[in-house]
Amino acid sequence: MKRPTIADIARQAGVSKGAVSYALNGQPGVSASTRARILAIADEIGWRPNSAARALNGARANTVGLALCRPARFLGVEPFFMELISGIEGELSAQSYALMLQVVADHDEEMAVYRRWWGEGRVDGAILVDLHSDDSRVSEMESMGMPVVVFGQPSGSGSLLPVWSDEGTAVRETVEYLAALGHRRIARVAGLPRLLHTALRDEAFTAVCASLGVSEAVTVHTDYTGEQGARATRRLLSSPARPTAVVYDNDIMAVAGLSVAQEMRLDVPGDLSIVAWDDSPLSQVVRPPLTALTRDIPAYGAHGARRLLSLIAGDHVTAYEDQAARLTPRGSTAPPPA
Amino acid sequence: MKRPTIADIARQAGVSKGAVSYALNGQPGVSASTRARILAIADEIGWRPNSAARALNGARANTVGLALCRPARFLGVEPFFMELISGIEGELSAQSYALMLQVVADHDEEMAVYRRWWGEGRVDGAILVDLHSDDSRVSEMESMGMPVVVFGQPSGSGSLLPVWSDEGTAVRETVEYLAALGHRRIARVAGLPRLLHTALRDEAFTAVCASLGVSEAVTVHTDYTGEQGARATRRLLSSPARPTAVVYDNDIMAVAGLSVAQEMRLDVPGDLSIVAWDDSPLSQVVRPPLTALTRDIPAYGAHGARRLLSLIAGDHVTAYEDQAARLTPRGSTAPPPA
DNA sequence: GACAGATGCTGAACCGGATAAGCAACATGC
DNA sequence: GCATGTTGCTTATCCGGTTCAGCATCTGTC
Repeated sequence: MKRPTIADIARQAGVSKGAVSYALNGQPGVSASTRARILAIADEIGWRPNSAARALNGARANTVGLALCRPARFLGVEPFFMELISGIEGELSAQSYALMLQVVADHDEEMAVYRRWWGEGRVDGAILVDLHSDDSRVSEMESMGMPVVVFGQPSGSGSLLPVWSDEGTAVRETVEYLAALGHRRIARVAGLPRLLHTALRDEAFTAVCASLGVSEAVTVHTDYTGEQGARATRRLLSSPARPTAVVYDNDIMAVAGLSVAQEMRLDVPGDLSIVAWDDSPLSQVVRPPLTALTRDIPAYGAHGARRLLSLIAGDHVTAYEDQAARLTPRGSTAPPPA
Repeated sequence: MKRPTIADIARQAGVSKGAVSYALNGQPGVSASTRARILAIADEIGWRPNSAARALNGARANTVGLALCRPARFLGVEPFFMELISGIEGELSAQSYALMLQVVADHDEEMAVYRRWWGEGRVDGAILVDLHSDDSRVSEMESMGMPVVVFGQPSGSGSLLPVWSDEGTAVRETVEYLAALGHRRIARVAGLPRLLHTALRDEAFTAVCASLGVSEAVTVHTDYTGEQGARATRRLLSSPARPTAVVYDNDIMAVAGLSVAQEMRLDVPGDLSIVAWDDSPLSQVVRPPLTALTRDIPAYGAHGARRLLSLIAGDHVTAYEDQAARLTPRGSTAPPPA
């Protein structure tokens, strides 16, 4: 009851293992009739190539690795990651690549996992996400010599291949829209400050607000949870000159902020405008539906995966800049109260 | 610049490949001093076992497979899956197992993926989720002879190892609570009717309502999206004898339902009580916070993973029934209007 | 001092494929 | 008719580990 091997096929077909190998791989060296006979036998006995034996001959592992450094409780909350993974996956499986996934606790563990996978020949490449400012992982990955695609800004990705979208453009579009509505006191409930994209958004936000005459532009940092989003909102709305618009770095915080506003008897959008960053279905099921920064995350993931596969194939690959997030106005934004 | 192999270590240590293998695997057959010398050299040159070479000798692949049959847009919405995967992952990586993930379009593709993984020796076992009533995958998996854990009711898992929790208990606790509050018209906005656990909940709901004198117990089926949850709620609340309480099969629909109620100027919980099934952070950030059926999903996943690893190890493994979901009352439930 | 048994190592086979080299049988060119 | 090339196959080796049989060498026993 063992798995059939090419030796079994060879015996049945009355030829050598070598001939079987040629036949099964579409290589020249066997006649058409022999090839057909071998293929028929292989099909009949349900032969599959043993991936370990293939890999031993220097072939690819046909697998890419993704070590996610996120605690379980944050993972489930953010649709972003599932959408990204699902996009990556779609592209990978189209090219018969599998995804090896591991959830890790910190960057050290993440690097240990990649080092092991690469050292053991389990993966042909890897995907890096959530770049920090001054991220030590980049140089470590560079020294490993493994093909890597980074979902993050080129400024932080060193010699690794970046796949990113421009945060500045999205920030600008949002602030310009709010300023045009008349808002002059805008707050931002941002994510973790050590994340590179947070820093970039922070910077862009401050700059754009200054250039547009938005007199008060506050940024509050959180850990992306609804809880901290609610607390930040409560504090912002309790200040003497409270903001008339708040931009949130993800949608769960935006929903939490919306609830806080309602709890404080503020009308959204009459008294307060709200913008959510990632546009998941969540933004659309609350009342009012949230104005959000929309992106095609699965497509973003697919682009990154395609780049990685080219990199693994040894092609010359260029960095990829995805479309910036675009503002989708819904019911949560309006001119500020008179 | 090749990877170091045990042959390299053997050469440097002046011993044979066999001795090196014994030393590195903690097997008897080498002296303590030789073992130490070999380990030191291995460490120094950064040797890692080539997983393909190991696998070729009949060793395990140290990987389990999970093919998820869900469209991308549903995947991101439900925190359930990310939490489950994260729990599975935690247990797997604790035992140095990796998770091979693939998102597929339908059951046929799912089976093809498992067949390939198993045939190629890439995985040692698999995880089946989202059982349908009369699910053809079960018998297919049985015939493959691969170790499989099913997250789903024993009634549907055939000879595969089930890991499940009792839906009936959770339904009963919920309905009893609502009935005790005085509700006599209760609706359920359920998930896909072809899913086994939906059918079980449906059945339990009808039975419990009948036994408790809940005169009107309606069940509406949806596809789990907020959109359909909202539509179902709108229809329910527009009926002449509208329900005074609605139980939703997931939290995104519950949030959508809450918004619809507010949109229709109904007070929650004054006019309408709402219960959400899966308790993600989302339930707690909306106003009022949602009464929800709470479970430790990551722990559930971890239990399943542990069972699968035992199964792979050839141990005698018994089915596992997890704790039923427990009702966590919050602000969205109250007695019905007088 | 002869023999049994444990210890520590070597050499070789093996896992399941890929692949280079070798070799008949036959076709082609001049 | 002989060199030359092509086709279709076999044989042997390799990948990087594991594992088993074999063989000195040392230790202990009576």
